[in-house]
Amino acid sequence: MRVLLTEDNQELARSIKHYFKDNGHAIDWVDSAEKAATILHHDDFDVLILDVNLPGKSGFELLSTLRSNKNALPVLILTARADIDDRVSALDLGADDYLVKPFDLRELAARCRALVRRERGKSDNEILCGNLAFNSATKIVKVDGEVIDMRPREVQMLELFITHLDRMLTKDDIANRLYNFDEAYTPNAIEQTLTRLRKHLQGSSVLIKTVRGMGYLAHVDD
Amino acid sequence: MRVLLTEDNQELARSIKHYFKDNGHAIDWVDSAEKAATILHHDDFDVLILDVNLPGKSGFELLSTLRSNKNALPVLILTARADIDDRVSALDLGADDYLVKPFDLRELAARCRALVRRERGKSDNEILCGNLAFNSATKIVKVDGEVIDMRPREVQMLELFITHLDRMLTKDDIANRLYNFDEAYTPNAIEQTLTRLRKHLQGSSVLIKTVRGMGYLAHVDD
DNA sequence: CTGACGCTGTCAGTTTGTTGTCAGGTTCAA
DNA sequence: TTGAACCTGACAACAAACTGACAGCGTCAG
Repeated sequence: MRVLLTEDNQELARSIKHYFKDNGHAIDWVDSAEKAATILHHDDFDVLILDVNLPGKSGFELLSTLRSNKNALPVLILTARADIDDRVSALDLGADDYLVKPFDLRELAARCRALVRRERGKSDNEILCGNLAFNSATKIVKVDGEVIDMRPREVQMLELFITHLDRMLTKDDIANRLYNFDEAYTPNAIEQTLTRLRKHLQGSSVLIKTVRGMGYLAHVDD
Repeated sequence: MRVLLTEDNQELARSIKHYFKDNGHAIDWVDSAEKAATILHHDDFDVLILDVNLPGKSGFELLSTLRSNKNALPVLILTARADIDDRVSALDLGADDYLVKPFDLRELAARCRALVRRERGKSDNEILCGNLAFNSATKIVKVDGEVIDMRPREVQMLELFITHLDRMLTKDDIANRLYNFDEAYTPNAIEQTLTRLRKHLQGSSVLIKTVRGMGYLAHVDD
């Protein structure tokens, strides 16, 4: 795990640094948002631990710059206040986690590990179909980077199609994946879900074709 | 992903079931090897999660029965012991993966996904006739790699011809294959379907010749 | 507990697509 | 040349699929 710590309190910074090093992680420390921004430019980290109250630019400012540059680096915010306001703005700005001082070093490390794990899972689980991205872990669907809001049923169906591109799926195939055998359904339920799914897929490069009398077939069409 | 879970520990089973459902998979649960065997007879699953210690027949017994019946269903074994012996026997009996309790649900799901992904690469029931490829599982027809869009009737007829290359087929042979005996048809229906099929086969190396007064004959002509 | 809301399946009416029939043309063998 | 067998364009019937409206159910906040 490679960590960048941005913290102006020397004492706190030193103990965090020690703790992470002792636990076999690589940790670099800077004491301002500006320095952090510079280092992030030419180095890759797994996670950024970011204090809010910094001399000069605040942690929030750095975070919002990162996110507007589409930088998806996991960020864990440290703050002295347990303010709801702070928490909300942190998460709104795209922080991945949040810790209030004082905290236990073990907890900080655990949360970092969780973020890294989550992040790794993400990249593993992202399936790309033209301009559509589907994350099988988070179930988030994006078209041209825009999140598409879908119902669970629609997502299930989309996942099935995406993992079976260019393969015929009969209604029965679909039903078997969407329903357990103790659940009743009519063919129409599938059609209805499909209608809703197709509506959401307008503008994406995933196309679900009907093969009348046989089933459905999804393919990517750039 | 369609999963069959065989696990006699109710609590564990319930949490696995929930986790998979929440993640958009269809999961069915049975609590004995016998029940699992029955269900596997008339239903298709993508993966079987199988506990070793079960009341009655053990998971190992079920696994070995499956494999001796040439059932290639991906199987993931769950066991309480980290014994080398257990591990070896599981893999020897044809398990595809192995997980020691207690485990993280996310890991279980990830391993199942991996198994399913691996399995999908395999299935290849493709029949090649010159530049024409027919997949008997998906019923997809390709000529020079291009998918040819056909109606079910035409596909049925093509399949019949392809599996009887260079063999005479009378109209009756064809009719018997395309229609159930309670369905009426006129010879002309077959001719019509044949016309449509031939249109689709233009450019392919499969040729259906008419043998006047007798029937039809398909052959590959490169 | 209650009301509001959101998800998802059902219903019903409409649209769309497939496939057999018909009718007229073409081919072929005697 | 003739007639039977075959081919094929047009059409219609029927079934499959689509979709808007609605209702049941579960969930959540107050």
